[in-house]
Amino acid sequence: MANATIRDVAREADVSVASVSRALNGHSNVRPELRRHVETVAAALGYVPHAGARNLSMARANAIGVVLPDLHGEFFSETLRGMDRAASERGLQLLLSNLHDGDRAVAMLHTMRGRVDGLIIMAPHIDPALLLAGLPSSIPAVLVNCAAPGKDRPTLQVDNVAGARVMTEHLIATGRRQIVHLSGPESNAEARERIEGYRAAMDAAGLQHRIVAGDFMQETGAALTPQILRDHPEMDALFAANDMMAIGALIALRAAGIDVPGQIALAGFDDIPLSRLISPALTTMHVDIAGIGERAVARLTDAIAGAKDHQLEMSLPELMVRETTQKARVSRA
Amino acid sequence: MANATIRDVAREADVSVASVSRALNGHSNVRPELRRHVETVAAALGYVPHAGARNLSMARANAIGVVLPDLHGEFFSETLRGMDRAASERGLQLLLSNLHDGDRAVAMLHTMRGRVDGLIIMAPHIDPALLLAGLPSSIPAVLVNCAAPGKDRPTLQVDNVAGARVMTEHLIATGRRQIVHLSGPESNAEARERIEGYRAAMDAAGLQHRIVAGDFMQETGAALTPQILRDHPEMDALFAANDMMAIGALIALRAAGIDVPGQIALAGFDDIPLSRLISPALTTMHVDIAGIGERAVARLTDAIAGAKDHQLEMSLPELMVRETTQKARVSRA
DNA sequence: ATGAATGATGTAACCGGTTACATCAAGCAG
DNA sequence: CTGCTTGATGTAACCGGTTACATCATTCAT
Repeated sequence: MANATIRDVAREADVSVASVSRALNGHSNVRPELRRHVETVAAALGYVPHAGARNLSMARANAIGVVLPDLHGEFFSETLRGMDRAASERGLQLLLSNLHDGDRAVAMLHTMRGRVDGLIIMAPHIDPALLLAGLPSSIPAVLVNCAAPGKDRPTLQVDNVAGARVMTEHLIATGRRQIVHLSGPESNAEARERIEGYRAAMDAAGLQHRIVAGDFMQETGAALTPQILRDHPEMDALFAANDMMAIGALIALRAAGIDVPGQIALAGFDDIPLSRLISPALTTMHVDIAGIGERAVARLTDAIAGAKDHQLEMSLPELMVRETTQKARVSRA
Repeated sequence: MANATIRDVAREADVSVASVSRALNGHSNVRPELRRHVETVAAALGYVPHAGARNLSMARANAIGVVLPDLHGEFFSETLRGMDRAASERGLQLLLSNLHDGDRAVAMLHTMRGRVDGLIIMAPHIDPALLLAGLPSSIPAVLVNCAAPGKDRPTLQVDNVAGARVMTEHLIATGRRQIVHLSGPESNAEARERIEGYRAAMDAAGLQHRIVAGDFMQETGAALTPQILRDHPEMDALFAANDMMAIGALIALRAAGIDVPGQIALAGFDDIPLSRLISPALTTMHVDIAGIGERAVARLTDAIAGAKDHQLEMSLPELMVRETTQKARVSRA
C-alpha cells in the first residue's frame, strides 16, 4: 500500500541504503552491474524517491515561493507564465500563494519557510514594513512592485511615475485638455505612483487634475463611468490606471453612446494581451509582464546562489498608441 | 546567520524540544507560563518552523500539485484561480508545474511525490496510459479533462461532444449551412471530442463536414483564416474549437473586410472572460472554468481523506448566444 | 613480498521537526 | 503514610532521504 522507501529497496537488493542512493543518483563510484541491479529492484518495487525527505537532508527545496495579491485578470497570469518559464528552465517548481490581506501574509511566508529556497513577493498593497518584519533575513527574496524598494533585497519595479507621465503627455499632445484619471486604490503603491505621474504631467502643462478613485477592477471601471460622465461633462479623455478598468470604461462608454476616441479618448496601463484585441484597440503603456516574472526568477536564483546584488531594477513602460487615443475628429457640428 | 531550529529554542529556553513543539503548536498539556516563556524565546530568536521537516515527520505536505499543459491564455489562469480559492480555504498550497511533453511529465510527477498530498492532473494532450503508468497508485490524484476517464481515479470532464453538438445545432438553426470547424490539435482529447460533436450534428442535419486542423492558439486562428476563406468561399459559419482561435479568426475576418455575423457567423468554445468583451461579442459554449478548478480541489481533498468515490463528474457546457451568430442579414443585393 | 593508493561498499550521523513512551512530582483516597 | 492517579516534562525513536567516514579488497610501485 504505502510507497516503497529507499530502505525497502536496499533490503530487497541486499545492499546498503547508501549504495541505493548513489546508484540511483548517478554517482560515479558504483559498479555498473550493481547500479543495474538496484535500478531493476527499484523499478520492480515502484520506488519513487520522497522529494520532501531529500529536500530536508540536502537543505534545498528546488522550489520557489510566489506570493501574489490576486490571481484575477491577465496581469498576474502573465507574470506567472513568465515565472514558470524561467523556473522550469532551472528545474524549479513554483509554490503559489494568493496573498489577500496583510495579516495572513506573514503566516503565509512562514508556511513557506523550509519548502522553498526563496520567495518572490509581489505585494503593492501590503505595508512593506509589516512584510519585511515577518521575513527572516536569512531567506532570499525578491520584491516585485512593492511599496518600498527593499534596501537589502533585490527589487524589481515598473517606473509607474514616468509611465503615467508619458501617457498623460501623449493625451495632451493629441489635443486633450480635460483629462480625468481613474486611479487604482489608494492603498496600492503602484496606483499612487501612477497618480503622481499623471499629476506631474498635468501640472507641467498647467492643466487641472481630476482624479476619481477606482480599484483596478473591470467592473468598477464600468460602474464608475456614468458617474464620471455626470461629474465631468467636459471630459475629453479618460486615463485609467490599468487596462482592466479601461476596458470596463470602454464598455460603459459604448453603452452610453459615446464615441471613442471621437468624443473621448481612452487610455490604460499594463498592455495586457486583451488590450490589443478589443475594438477600438486600447492605447496603453506596455509593461513587459511576463519578462518581469522571468527576471524575478533570475534575480532570485542569483540571490539563492549567494549573490549580494541588491540593486533596484527599474523597467520603463513603453507607450503603445492604438485606436482609443486617435485625434478627436474635427467637430462635425 | 542560518535560521534557528527547534533545538536552538529548546536550549535557549532551557526546556526539551518536545516542550517547544508542544508549546508552539498549542497542545493543551503545557503550563501557560512555560508556553509564554517558549514563545518569548522563539520570537527573540526569530524562530520560524521548518515546514519541510514538519511535513516529513507528519507525512502530510499540506500542498497539492497541479500539472497543467500550458499557462497560456485565460483558460488556465481561470482554472488556477478556482483551484487557488478552494485550496486556500482548506489551508493548502499549490505546487505548480507546467507539463510540456509526455516524457518530462512522468519525471515531473515524481518530483512531486513527497511534497504534495495529491495531484490534480490536467492533460488532454498526454497519452493517459503513459501518465498513469508513471503515477504510483498510492498517491491520490484527480484527472481533469484527460483523454481516458481514469477507471480508478476521480475524474472531471467537460462534455465536449454534447457542447459541440449544441453549438453546431445552434448555427444550423440560425440558418447556416456551410459550417467549417476549426479544430484543435488531433493529439488533444478535448479537440477530438469537439470534432465528434460537430460531426454528429452535421450528419444529423445531412450537411457535409469541413474540418480544418488548428491548435487552440489565437495566432493560428488568425493565420489560418485567409486560407479557410480561400478553400471554402461558400462558408457562412466558422466554428472554432476554442475562444482564443475564434478571436484570432475574428481579427482576420475583420481585416479581410468580412462582416461578422452579416456574412459569416463565428462561434467559439470555453467562454473565457474575454469573449464577452470583444466586439462583436462572441457566441460560445460556457464552461465553468473556475468552478472546475474548485471541484477538482474538493474531489482531491476527499480522495486524500480516504474517499473511494471514483465517479466521473461530467459538466455540461451552456450555449451563450451573443453577437457573432445573430441571423445573417437578408441579402441586400 | 609489502605498503600505499585506489575504488566499491557499508555504517551511522544528520537534516528539523513530531510524538510514543518514560519519568517524575504533586494531589488525593484509604 | 502509602499507593494510585493525574499532569507536565524529558528522552529518544522516527519520518526518508544524503553523505562523511570507516572498512575492505584490489592493484600497483618498490
